[in-house]
Amino acid sequence: MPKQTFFNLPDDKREQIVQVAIDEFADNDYDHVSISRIVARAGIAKGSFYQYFDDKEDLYGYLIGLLSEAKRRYMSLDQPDPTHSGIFAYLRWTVEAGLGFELAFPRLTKVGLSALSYSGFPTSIDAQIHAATQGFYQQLVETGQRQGDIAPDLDPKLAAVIFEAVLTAAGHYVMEQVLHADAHGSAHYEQEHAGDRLIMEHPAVKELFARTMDILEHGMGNRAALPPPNEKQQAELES
Amino acid sequence: MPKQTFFNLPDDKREQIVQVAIDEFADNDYDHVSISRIVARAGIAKGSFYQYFDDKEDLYGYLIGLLSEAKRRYMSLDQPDPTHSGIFAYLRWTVEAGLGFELAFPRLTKVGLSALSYSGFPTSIDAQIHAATQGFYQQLVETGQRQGDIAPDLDPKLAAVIFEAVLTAAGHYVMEQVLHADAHGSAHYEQEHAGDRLIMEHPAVKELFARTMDILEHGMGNRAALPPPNEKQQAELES
DNA sequence: CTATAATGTGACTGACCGGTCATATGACCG
DNA sequence: CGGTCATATGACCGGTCAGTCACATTATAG
Repeated sequence: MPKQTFFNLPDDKREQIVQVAIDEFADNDYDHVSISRIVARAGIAKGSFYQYFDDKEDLYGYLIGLLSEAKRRYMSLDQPDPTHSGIFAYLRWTVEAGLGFELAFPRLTKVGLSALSYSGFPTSIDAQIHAATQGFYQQLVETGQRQGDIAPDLDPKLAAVIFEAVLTAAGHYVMEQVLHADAHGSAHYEQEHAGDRLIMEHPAVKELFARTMDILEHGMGNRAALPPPNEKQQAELES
Repeated sequence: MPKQTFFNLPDDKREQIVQVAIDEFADNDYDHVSISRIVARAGIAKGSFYQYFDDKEDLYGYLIGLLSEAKRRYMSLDQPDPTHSGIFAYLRWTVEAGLGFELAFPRLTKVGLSALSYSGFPTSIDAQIHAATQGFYQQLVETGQRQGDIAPDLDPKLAAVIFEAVLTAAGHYVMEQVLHADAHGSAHYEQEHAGDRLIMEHPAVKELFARTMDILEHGMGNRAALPPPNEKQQAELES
């Protein structure tokens, strides 16, 4: 936790420091983040930094806290019920919301990503996050199996791995496409991007996601509950 | 390229240096690889290192060369023809061979992986490898579409992204499982692991891969060429 | 105005880094 | 023996880093 001194700072100075720190952590992995650079860019003395934070890890933890709180708030809007709308619709919403957050807070998101890349940490924040994500998907798969959305004989762990891989990859793919048509402006901390979920309405993006969900649904879906090929056709094909 | 001096070294000393370097690059990303540590662990003087190599990048390039040559040789064995055996069988072979290599040379493989994680390089080796991998999968998808193995209306780029994501993730998943039942011994450079493709014969691994390929095949396969639900059933379902 | 507490400051410490260089060693040759 | 040449060595250089500390400045209170 930052020291009280930090929170006593005038708002603009405090926010300036946070913004500079976010930029630094977004552009460098943990070990390459330089406190010297941060204080230089923020226009404060090195000693002042250590009046505000215990050390580098303290600052980092604070930023991660900002990130997770912002994401928690963002993701809790309009959250649908997976048992009502079906597992794949819920999944689509989750990915869309995650992408929306990334578009609204790209720098803050990158702070979290560069955290994942390297970790000289207690029991590795990386592993914790990964385990949590896996748990989330696995639970989703099990729910889907109970509801008959997903093939019941599918190993939930494998399914979770595949879900995470595909959705993450598709998300990155979309972000890449979107960012190439972007002005590259450095986003401002806590700036409001209320309308940013709109890119999801772009036809190409919709199509892309629809196709991805389609692949997952046909690949993992409960074929017993879907129209099966009847015996006559099967016989014809085998002849 | 290492200097001639390096190749004039007695074999055991040279191999000792290579082994230490592989371990160092396997355990740290490029910027955290310490020449000081390498020379200490290899029992040579700092100055001697610079008699053998121009600089850190020279050593790294040499290791990458060893890796790619070893992998090229390993992957060129028993390579099946994608046009004969069908795209998905070919894909299964590719993943199996890649996994076999990783099991035979785990430390060397990690050298390549930590290369991917960070790169302060010319035009980023990372990006080059990624582009090459994507190209490989994309070409495979296009071939599959021409052969009727893959749905013709599927965007090959998206399909390539998904292939890479799923197969990489499934590979890591298997490696994780396998390594947990392993003695953790540090492998010796260029040691022969001729029988290592055998783990692919383990029933659980076979099942896992079969299921993964099944998901991809059903998700991306050419449904027009597969037994489609007939109109009667379709109508029944819609009622 | 003075006493006290809070905050700001940047030179400094000690550690590690990649890379250099003057010097030492030892093998081979005449 | 002397001369030459490849190789070995580790102290050293300039740099960056996280973190400290003695001191300066400012705010607050009596």
